[in-house]
Amino acid sequence: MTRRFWLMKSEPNCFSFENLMHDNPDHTSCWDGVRNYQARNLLRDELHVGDGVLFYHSNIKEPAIVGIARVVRAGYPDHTALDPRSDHFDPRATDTKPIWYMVDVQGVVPLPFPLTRVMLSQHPVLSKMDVLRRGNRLSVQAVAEQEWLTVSEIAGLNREQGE
DNA sequence: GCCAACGTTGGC
DNA sequence: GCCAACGTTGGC
Repeated sequence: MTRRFWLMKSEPNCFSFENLMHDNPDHTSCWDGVRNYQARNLLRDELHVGDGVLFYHSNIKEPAIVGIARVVRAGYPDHTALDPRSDHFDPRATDTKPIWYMVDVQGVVPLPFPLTRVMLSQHPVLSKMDVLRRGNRLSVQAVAEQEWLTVSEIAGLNREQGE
């Protein structure tokens, strides 16, 4: 299986890259609460251990890619859908038909500076990224290898961090 | 199956 | 705060 690359959006007021790096053992957290079928399908079927993740902060003054992460556990049922006390509870979900899935993500390294939407949109390669498309609300989206490499380069990541 | 109404996302 | 874009719901 070739390695693939993804961008995952999060509202930093809710869960930031800093939260991932500092509030979790081994910088690793489950990515729960996704309640969109298209994103669910990606989480369940397409994200694999070792895939690269661009961590994007949305819904703030300067939305930006702020860090690098990786998938450390492939899709498995999102148990928060079964928990009536959870904000993400879904009464339709059951043990045998969980409906919703999540992955585990591990923070690798913050970017040396936030790669803002403005910077992305001004870049010859990155201006084509899905995340810039007007009206795109998908919280998990594919990133082209060339885009990944370009971000790595801009961020000055070494080989180990980029991998 | 159509589609209007509604709620949410998220940039600006 | 505004509002466009989108996904979901539910009446018919």
